[in-house]
Amino acid sequence: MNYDEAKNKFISTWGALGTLWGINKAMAQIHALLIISPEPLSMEDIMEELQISRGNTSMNLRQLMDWGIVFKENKMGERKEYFTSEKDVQELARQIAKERSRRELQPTIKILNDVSNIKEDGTAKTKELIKQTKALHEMADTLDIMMNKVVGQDQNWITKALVKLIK
Amino acid sequence: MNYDEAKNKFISTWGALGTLWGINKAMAQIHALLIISPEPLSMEDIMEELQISRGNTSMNLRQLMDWGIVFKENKMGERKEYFTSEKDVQELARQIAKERSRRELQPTIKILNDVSNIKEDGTAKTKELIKQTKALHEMADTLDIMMNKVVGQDQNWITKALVKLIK
DNA sequence: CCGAACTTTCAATAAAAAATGAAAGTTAAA
DNA sequence: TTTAACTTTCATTTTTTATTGAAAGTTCGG
Repeated sequence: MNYDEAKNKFISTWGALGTLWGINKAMAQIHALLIISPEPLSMEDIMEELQISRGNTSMNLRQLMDWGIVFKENKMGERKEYFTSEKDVQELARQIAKERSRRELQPTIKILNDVSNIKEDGTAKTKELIKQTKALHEMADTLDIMMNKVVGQDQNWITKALVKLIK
Repeated sequence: MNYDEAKNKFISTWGALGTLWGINKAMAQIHALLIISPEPLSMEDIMEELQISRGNTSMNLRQLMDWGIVFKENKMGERKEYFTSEKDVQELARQIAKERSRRELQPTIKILNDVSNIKEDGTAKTKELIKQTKALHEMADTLDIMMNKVVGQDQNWITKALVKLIK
């Protein structure tokens, strides 16, 4: 496998994985491209490399910036904007975990809490609803803590220690 | 909030969350319905409750069974099939983690490994590709181990201890 | 076997999501 | 200012994904 084959394989794999996890392909591929690019890339560069339109590129770059994993850069004397990815994989994971927690997990936890606090009326179905939403609430809480605290702890020593321990 | 409101809120929240994580809405909602149902439900029950077609119900039930989190049950003397969800939330998490690892993470790890082993040719772009895919490989490995071993360890004592430790 | 009760499949359709590209918007140098 | 270089927006189109429902398949009691 030569460089170009490897690059394309990486980009398309990343795109496919993203899709499975609810991230659109273009967004995942732009990110893949930036993370392996030693130099910041312009919008033109990205459009050409991935064969996608200007609008698509612009919107997905914005989303990646909203996620806090891609940044604008300016080259001196140039009007054009350039983009880079967060290059530290630990930090990348930390940021993604943080955002998914904030956007998805925390709102869900709130609702699970509301639902699990309805008035017990003695029926089996109400009992089951309360019991299961309580259990899910607890699980989501644990997950939330792990995502926010464990991933990307400084140098990620906890994870490393843990993995060693249980491997 | 009364029982029906709470139930509907739970089901629609679960469906929406599923969608964000690449799971189709019907599948997530069927699962939500089953996990709070004290009794096994028939296909008719599910179709009616969620207002979805027979085919849709059938296909998504199959997928849930493939994931190992929904089971067929027979009531004695009845021809019809009934369905239940895994009710233990720990076990549910364990099973989902195991499947996502098997289906998505492990294939990705393999590809990251292939890509990161291309021949170093001294160029900056090749260096960066190798460096970053190696880092992602390592991260994915860690994640894979955590998903397979930590989540759902018996009684999940490691998670509990860990959460206590870092909370 | 037969037929009724039930489930699965799959071509067709509908719905949702992503992508396009041209017009509108922005910015900064002259 | 003006204008050229560049970016963003968004109505429209395309693509992808999910859903339907009827026909085909299966299973079991008699």
